[in-house]
Amino acid sequence: MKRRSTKQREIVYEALMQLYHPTAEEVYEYLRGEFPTIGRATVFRNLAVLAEEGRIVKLFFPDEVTHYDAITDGHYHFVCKRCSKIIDLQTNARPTLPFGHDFEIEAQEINFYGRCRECQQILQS
Amino acid sequence: MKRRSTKQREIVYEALMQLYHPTAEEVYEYLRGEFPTIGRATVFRNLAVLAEEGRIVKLFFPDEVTHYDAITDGHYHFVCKRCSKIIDLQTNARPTLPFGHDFEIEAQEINFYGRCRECQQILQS
DNA sequence: ACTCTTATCGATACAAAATCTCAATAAGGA
DNA sequence: TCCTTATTGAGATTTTGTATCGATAAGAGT
Repeated sequence: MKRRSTKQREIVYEALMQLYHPTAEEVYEYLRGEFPTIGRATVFRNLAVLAEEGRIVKLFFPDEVTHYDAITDGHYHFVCKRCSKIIDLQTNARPTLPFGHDFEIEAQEINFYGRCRECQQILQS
Repeated sequence: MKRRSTKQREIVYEALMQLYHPTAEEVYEYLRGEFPTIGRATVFRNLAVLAEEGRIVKLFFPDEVTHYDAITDGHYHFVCKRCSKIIDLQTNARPTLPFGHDFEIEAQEINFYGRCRECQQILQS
C-alpha cells in the first residue's frame, strides 16, 4: 500500500506546527476556518498516518484525550493536574533499564504531573 | 461528602491485588464470578475512588484502555507494542527537572515501549 | 496528455470506554 | 431504631475515535 502525498495530509501537518500540543478536534476546528470542506475523519486519519511515519508524536496523558506534537525530539512533558496545561521540558535524565532485560526498547517517555505556577495558589480541586 | 466503607469497594480492591494490571472490564468480569449482582458502573466508580484515595494507581498507555495497579510504589512499566503486555520494571533512574522550574511535581512516570522477548522473533506488525 | 489503479477523501454510521441518571438500598451517626 | 445521604445496579448517554462506502484524485505507465 504505497502512500500518496495529499494536500490534506500536508495542511494537517502544517496545522500541527502552528498549534501547541493540540487535540485532533482542535486541529479539525483550526483547519475548518481555512478549508471548510475538510472532513473530521480525514484529520484523525492523517494524524495517525503522520504519527506512524514518525513525523509527529501522539501524546497520551491520564484522563485526557490524545494530543499531538510536531516536535519529535526527545523532550518530556509536564501536565498540570488542575488546568490540564501541557508544557515541554528539557532534562538530561536518560533512564536506563537494568542490565540483562529481555526487551527491545523502541521508545521511552517521562511525564511529570503536578501544578503549574498559576494553579499553585488555587486550593480547590 | 464523607466516604463510606462498602463491601463492593473492598472486593474491587481485593480483585486488583489478585490480578496483574487489569482493566476495569477485567476486574468486572473477575468479580461477576463470585458476585453476580455487582454492577459495571460500581466497578468503574470504585476504581476511580480507590485511585483518588491513593490506594491504587491508574495506568494510561498509548492506544490502550486504562489499566489499574494495586502496587503504588515507584516502579516503571514496559509495554510491548505488539502484544500489549505490561511488565513491571525496577530502575534506579530518578529523573529530575532543571533547577528553577515553576512546577509543583506530585507524580512522575517513566514508560518504555518496544518488543517483549516473545514478540521479537515475529516480523509483521 | 490520457488512462488506470487504488490510496485517500468526506459524510456519516458505528463502536468502545467510561460517565451520568435515578430509584432503591444500606452505611453509620444520632 | 431512626434518619440522612453515600452508594448501588441498571440502563441511557456522552465522548473519542474508527469503519464503511461511494466519490475523488495521486501518480505510475503508456
